[in-house]
Amino acid sequence: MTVSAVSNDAAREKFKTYLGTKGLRVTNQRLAIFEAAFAQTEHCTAEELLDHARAIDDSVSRATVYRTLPIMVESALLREIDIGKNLKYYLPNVEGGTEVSQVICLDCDKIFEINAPFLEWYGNSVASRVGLRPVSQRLQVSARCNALRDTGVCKHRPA
Amino acid sequence: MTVSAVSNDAAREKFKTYLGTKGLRVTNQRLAIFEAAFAQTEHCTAEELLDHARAIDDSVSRATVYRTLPIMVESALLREIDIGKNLKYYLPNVEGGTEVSQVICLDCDKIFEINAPFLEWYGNSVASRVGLRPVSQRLQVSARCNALRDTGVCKHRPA
DNA sequence: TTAAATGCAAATGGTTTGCACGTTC
DNA sequence: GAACGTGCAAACCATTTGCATTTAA
Repeated sequence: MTVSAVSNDAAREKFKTYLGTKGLRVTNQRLAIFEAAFAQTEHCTAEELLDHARAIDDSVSRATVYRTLPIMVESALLREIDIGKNLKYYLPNVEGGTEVSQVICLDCDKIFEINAPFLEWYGNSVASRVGLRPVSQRLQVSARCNALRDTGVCKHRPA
Repeated sequence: MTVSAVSNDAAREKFKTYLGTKGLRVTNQRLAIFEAAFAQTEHCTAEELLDHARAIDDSVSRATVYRTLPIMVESALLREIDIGKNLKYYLPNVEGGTEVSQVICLDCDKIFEINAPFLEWYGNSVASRVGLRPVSQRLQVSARCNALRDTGVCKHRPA
């Protein structure tokens, strides 16, 4: 608890600094969205962040969420994850965000983050072969739950 | 030319057989969509396939394209590629479709297909660690064009 | 014959945008 | 008080769907 609070403080300062640097303003709405995002432990959607941000400051609108999330992604505070559904997921970007892969459970929609330190190397190696320089890479495995198949129950799936 | 014609013939038979197996009908529209898809050399969208299919049979509708593409994907005739834009790309599935990665040029939107034989192994290794069994995997590198940066021109990008 | 397929147009749903009003420096 | 930010509602846009009609088997 204390640790994450400290870490959030640092991130909040980073956010404010980033806004200042870009000539953007520190508003209550942006701070509420920040708090909502950094209170999450799971990947969450813009809509979920809207709900949580409104619990903090009920003046936050959907539009402002959608306008603020890209800023937080650009500042490397959040990572944006697209798993090929018609929506995007967000999560606090703790470290080495480009060297992570996702395992996506098709049964319960849970997203597991997995270290994949070779990703950066792979991107460089493969992009240079076609005359490009890598900007980002993603590695995602879609999978099904063994427990659900065998026992009919998955601890990640709501009953 | 002859080779690809032969190969398309085989694919077309496979398509018809698949339809028959599933109790689905072989219609002119579905065949036109098949021809359109297998005439492509690049990744293309549903809308582009609609245009090309209409050039073959002008009775093909958008709805039928969107209904037919999933069938062709399920029958492993086409691969569906989602690069995190709000649309999907399709291309004929020649072989080993699950062991391929994409390098996506952010400057010209060209998609390069790259062999990545370790992908299947990686999926198994990582999914089993969280109690899942892999269904599919994707590895994508987004990159920028060196030629465009250095010379202002990219052979893939229309002038 | 009859279940399946089609075209059309309307609906969907996450995201974006135009605009008038607020807020900030 | 000029510029930036905001909420609202409408717009967007790839895709999906309901329904009346057509068609393959």
